[in-house]
Order: sequence, then C-alpha cells, then structure tokens
Amino acid sequence: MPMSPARRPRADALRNREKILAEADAVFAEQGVEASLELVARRAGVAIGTLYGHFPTRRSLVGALVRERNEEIFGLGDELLAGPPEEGPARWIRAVAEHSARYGGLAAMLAGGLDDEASELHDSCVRMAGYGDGLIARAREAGVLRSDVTGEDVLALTSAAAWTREQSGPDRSDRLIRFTLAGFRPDAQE
Amino acid sequence: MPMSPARRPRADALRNREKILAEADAVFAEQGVEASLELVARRAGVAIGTLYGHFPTRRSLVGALVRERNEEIFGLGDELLAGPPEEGPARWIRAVAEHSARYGGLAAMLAGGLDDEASELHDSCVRMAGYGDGLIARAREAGVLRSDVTGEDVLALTSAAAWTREQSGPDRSDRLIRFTLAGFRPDAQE
DNA sequence: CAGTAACTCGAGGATGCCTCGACTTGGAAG
DNA sequence: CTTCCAAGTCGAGGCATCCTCGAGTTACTG
Repeated sequence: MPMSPARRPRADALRNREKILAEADAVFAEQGVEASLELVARRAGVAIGTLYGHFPTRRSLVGALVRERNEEIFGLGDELLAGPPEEGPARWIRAVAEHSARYGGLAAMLAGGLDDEASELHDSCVRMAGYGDGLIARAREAGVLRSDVTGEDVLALTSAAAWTREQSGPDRSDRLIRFTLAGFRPDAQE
Repeated sequence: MPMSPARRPRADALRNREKILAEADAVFAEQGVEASLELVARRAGVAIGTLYGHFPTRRSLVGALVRERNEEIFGLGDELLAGPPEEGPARWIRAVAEHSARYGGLAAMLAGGLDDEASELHDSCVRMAGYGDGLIARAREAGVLRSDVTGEDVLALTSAAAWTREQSGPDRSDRLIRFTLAGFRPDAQE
C-alpha cells in the first residue's frame, strides 16, 4: 500500500471535465441551476454517466462553477477591506448579489448551502460570510453602522437582493439594497 | 345556441375538487409548491387525470388555494387602511410575508405571477399590490415615509421578506423588514 | 327510468434522475 | 514498441414525474 501519491488525472478526463463545466455554465445561465443535466451532457458531447462520474451531484457541479468565479469576488473583498469603511458593505452586497444572480435559483442553493456542512458550496458560503462580517465590523468601528446590525443581517440582505435581482431585475434589487442600507445607518429610526 | 346558463357542477365533482384542494394544501405545506401532483392525487384518492380535469396547471391549483386564504388577508388590509397610517405598511408587509411563506416556493411563484397576465395568480397579485399602494400613500401623506419610496419597493420588500422567511425562518425575515422600513423613513440618510 | 353531458379513470409517451456493469483507452513500466 | 490495467467512458434501464386522451362510468334531467 504505497499511499498513492494522487496521480494526476488522464488527459481525456480533464478535457471532458472542462467541456462539461463550460456547457453547464451556458445552460445554467440560460435556464437556471435546475436545468436538465442530460442536456448539459448532450451539449458537452459526453454520456450522462461521464457527467455523473465527474460531478456526483448537481450541487457539486454548481459548486465547481461557483468556485471558479469566486477568486474574482474575493479579490474585491480584499480591496474593500483596505478601502474606506463606509463604502465597503454597500459595494460588497451589490457585487455578491450580481454574482449570485448569474444562474436562476442560485441564490436559493447558496442560502441552503450555508447550513449544510457536507455541501460542496459550504466553503464558498462561509468565506463569503466572512468578508461580510469583516466589512461590517470595520463600518461599525467607523461609526457608520447601527450597533445592532449583525453579519447575519448582511447575509440575509445579500441573499434577498440576489433573489430579487433574479426575479425582478437589477433596478429593484438595487433599490432594496439602497433602502435597507439606509436603515442600517446609526441615525435610522425604528 | 342557448347560451348555456352554467349548470352547477355535479356533486361528486365538487367533492373531488374539495378533497384535492385539502390534500394539495397539506402536501404543499409539507413539501413546497413543486411537490408531486401525482402524490396529491393519490392522497386525495383520485386519479391523476381527475386532478388535471379540475386544475389544468400547477399554477391554477396553487391559485385556487391562495384565493381561498386571501379573504382573510384582504380583511386585514381594509382594517389597516382604516387604522393609524404609520403602522399600516409594517403590519401589512409582515402579514403578507407570513402568508406567502406557507408553502415553500410560493414567493417565487407569486413574484412571477404578477407579470404574467394570463396566470391564475395575477388577480390576487394585483389586488395585493393595490393594498400596498394604498397603505404607503397614506403613510406618505402622514409624513412617515420618504417621498421616493414606491409601491414597487414595498412589493419587492414583501416578496424578499417572504422568501427570506422560507429560507431562514421568521426571525431573520422580521429583522430584514425592520431595517428596511427604517430605511423607508423620511429622515433616513443615503 | 332512459339518455346524455359531465365526470373519472389510468395506460402510455415523453422527459429527467441516477446507477451500474460492460467496454475502451491513456499512459506507465518493461 | 508492446503489454496491461486502472482510470475513464458509455448508455441501457429502473424509477419518478409530467401531462394527454380515449374509453368507460355516473349523477342529474326530463
């Protein structure tokens, strides 16, 4: 038992994996995360069993796609953490909402993924939540945030805004964000 | 062509209709509006074709259920329109969110139904939106609402709150409502 | 009680999910 | 260059669900 040194995957397997990811991105963007996986396989020119070989569940496929795009948004998170504290939360929430509305139904899947430890989405969700926490902590210290606003509140707003964007478009989503952020300010009345 | 005087339906048909509605309510409450219609039919002791005879689409079935419960909430709407203007919007939004979270996925279906003229849900949605409009108009006159808050904003908040309630429970939904309403106040800062 | 419109039934075609055993092949070792 | 086998691919098939439609049944009318 030579403690297998994790041989790298075969070239054709890698090719198929990439093709599946590319087609899944296109199909999910068109039809939402509940689109037919058989269609994805067909478009990728691969048998359905091959798709399941690479991605045993729908979540794992979505998870792989999301992880790919996450670097970008985590980059923004770092930037905002270094910038002016009063701008951070707003820009972060808008960016995440836009990102999460790329596929219909993604907001719901992500919201579910935060609770589910075993999910392929869990890590991404936790890291996402971490940035939100960091940004509001800074904003609070700078005195531009009510003291009773929690990370969970920011997360709830983010998901809700993403969902609203899916349902009714960016304009209404942005207005919801704007008003709610106004309600987050320290001078806001009940 | 005697312009048929709309004979009243057969007794067994009426019985079946009621049984289907009752079981659909139970099943949707347990599993959400995307639950299997064959299960509903099975539980109602009726063949699948009979269910489709009464309700040609899922929307029409959900629409019938929603309409049944709407009288209640429209009653509240009338009450709030007669009460103090500053309380109306908050209580209305909370009530509608609670109502819409009865079945998982209902918020999304209702949000979609507002745009779709032909939908069985359209009337209910429009009437619902009407109450929202009336309540915010009164609140604005009473000077407890920013002048740039529209009926669409209230509707967006209502749907978002209903969805948040489905996803994360009543507490987080209520907090979202509370903060956003604070942002709706005339003294709220950008 | 006969006639018929209204209703009910459920088989069946279409699609999607996911599994599994048989087959094929990339690439390491000789 | 061959051999070999783990890694990868394939797709039929079992199961669930959707929805339709033609044949059969039944509640009501006169």
